[in-house]
Amino acid sequence: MIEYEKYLNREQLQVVMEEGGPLLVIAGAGSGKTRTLTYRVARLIESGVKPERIMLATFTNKAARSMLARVRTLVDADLGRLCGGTFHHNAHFILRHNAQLLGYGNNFTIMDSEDAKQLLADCLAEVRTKTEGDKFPKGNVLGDIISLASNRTAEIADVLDDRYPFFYPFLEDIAAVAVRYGQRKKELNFMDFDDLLLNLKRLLAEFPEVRRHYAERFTHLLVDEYQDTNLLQAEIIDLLASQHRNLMVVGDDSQSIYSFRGANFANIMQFSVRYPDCRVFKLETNYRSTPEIIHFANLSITNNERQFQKTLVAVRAGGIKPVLIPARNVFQQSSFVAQRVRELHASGVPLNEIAVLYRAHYHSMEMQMELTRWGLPFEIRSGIRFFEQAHIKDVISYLRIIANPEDELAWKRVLGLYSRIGKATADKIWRFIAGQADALLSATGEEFIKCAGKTASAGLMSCQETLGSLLAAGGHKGHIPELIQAVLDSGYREMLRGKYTEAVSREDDLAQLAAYAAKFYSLDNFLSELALMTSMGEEEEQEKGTAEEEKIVLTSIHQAKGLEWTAVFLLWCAEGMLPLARALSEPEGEEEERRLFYVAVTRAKDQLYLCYPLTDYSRGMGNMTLSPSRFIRELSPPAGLHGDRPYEQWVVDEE
DNA sequence: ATACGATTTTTTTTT
DNA sequence: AAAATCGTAT
Repeated sequence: MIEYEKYLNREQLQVVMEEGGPLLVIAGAGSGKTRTLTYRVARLIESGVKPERIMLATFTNKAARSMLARVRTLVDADLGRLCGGTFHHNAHFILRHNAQLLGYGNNFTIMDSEDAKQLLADCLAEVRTKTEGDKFPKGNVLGDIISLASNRTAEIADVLDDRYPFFYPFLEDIAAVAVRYGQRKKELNFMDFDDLLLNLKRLLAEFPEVRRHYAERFTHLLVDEYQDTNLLQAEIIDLLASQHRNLMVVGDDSQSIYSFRGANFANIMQFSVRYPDCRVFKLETNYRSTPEIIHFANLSITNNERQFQKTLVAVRAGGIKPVLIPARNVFQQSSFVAQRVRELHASGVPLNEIAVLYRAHYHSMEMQMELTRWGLPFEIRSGIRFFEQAHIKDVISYLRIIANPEDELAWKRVLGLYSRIGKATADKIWRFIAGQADALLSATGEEFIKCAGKTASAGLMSCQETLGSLLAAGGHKGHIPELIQAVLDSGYREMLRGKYTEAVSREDDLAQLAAYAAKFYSLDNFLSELALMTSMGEEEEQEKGTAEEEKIVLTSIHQAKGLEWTAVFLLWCAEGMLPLARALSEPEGEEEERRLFYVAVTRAKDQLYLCYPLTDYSRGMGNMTLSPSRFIRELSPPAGLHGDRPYEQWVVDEE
């Protein structure tokens, strides 16, 4: 038996021990939210609930992995059938068994955002043949609009009205593209991220026997980061919980930072309206940060109107106040950070206990250069995801063809790699392939070489060669690392070297991919999981963490959620950058930006440095003067009162 | 008509 | 830094 009293405080213990029914837990930053959830899962299992009857929905794969790993250390049970993962992951799991009910094949392919953007662009070209007004939304914006409509279960017109009023005149065409996009996906047997949720909801809503089956199966549902769920996700959870009503949602309204993805603040604010019999708990004891940092954070968030009343209480001993550092320019900002990092390191703070946070990826450029110059090792956790890099997607596309020769998108990507084959030619070749009975077999024949005229034939020959060596390596049933090796050996390596200056590091990536892929049972299994993964599995990260030296972490604030470091540097705390100018134009934009600031601040355990450059040079605007972020200015006491500011200010020396 | 290189523009955040 | 657009050569 676990000695719960020993490891949990009173607030946490109550949540862990509470019987079923709807439960809402408002858990402040650093209040042991993850700990509480893990112990509750362990408690449920200990009191006889079978793991397969529990669903744990988390926001990231990493959160799910780490929670389940911790549960495993607490109870001795096989968690293999516990349904734990992101909403998308869990939806994927259920849809694999039921997709044919909705008119999909069970072997549907999941598109990542890159694939989706590509297909959307094709649809756009179909709908708008003549390019009149050039104000029409482009690929990713168009995708955002359509995606937002799905996630909010709203019409495109509503989304345009609310967020993109300037695109309203194009409503008809946008809707037409959306329809065409939907058709194409269906034809191709593809689902994008939104379809996973959308289709799961349809499945549960329209097929009572399916709903009954799953609602019966999951006697206990636990949802993490509830403040970041969207309407669609909330509806899915409600459907799944409809039978047993043992639903526990955990979240912190002050950390809701995903409204751009349709996250609906109202879900958590109105949970007690949807479930009038729910019991509400608050975790307000913060174990992470010094009282100075907590005071600063509390003070900041009170500027938001819409929130649950709560005040974090710090239990740690006092430390130093957060520090504001105005720097002359970007370069001084980054050299200050590097300098301070070195001092901290010298005084015994390990590098992996130091993080540099920022609002947008491109804010980290100068910092990366500076750290490189100082020889300080760092790791970037923002930017393009591993599996979305061009070279990874190229190789994956070959594998996709082998696994499913009807995969139009994969074919077109692969064909486009060869010289003298562009969009038009690839289209022609695809029509040839699609017309054949056996797509893969046809690609081995002579007709394949000739199907697009003379100019393309050299490229097609080497394509044929690569596909041939893939088949020789076992094809569909082959060992995945060998397949990847076969792609590299039959010409792709040369292609890489010709295309990129850093080809060697890209080859390393592919070697890493091969090592990772070795862990999967089958090619199909590997490929269908791929789109939902952002980084490699935890083992990989573990190995990295121990085998290599300690590293400073550079990350966007969004990705820092849930993590903590001894010292945190927050860059670009200036108007227009931390409340990001673009974000302020969104409805409720300022409050969301302030929550983002709150998340960043509460990542720090002991030391918090808020930096901003006084001047910035940008190509469009020339030299600009920046003022400190409103989130800092609003914390200053009225004029004349000094000494009571929740932060101190440093002046940086000239070099 | 197509492919490809040069030029210009544009960067929020993520499953 | 990457993508979209433009212009030129095939």
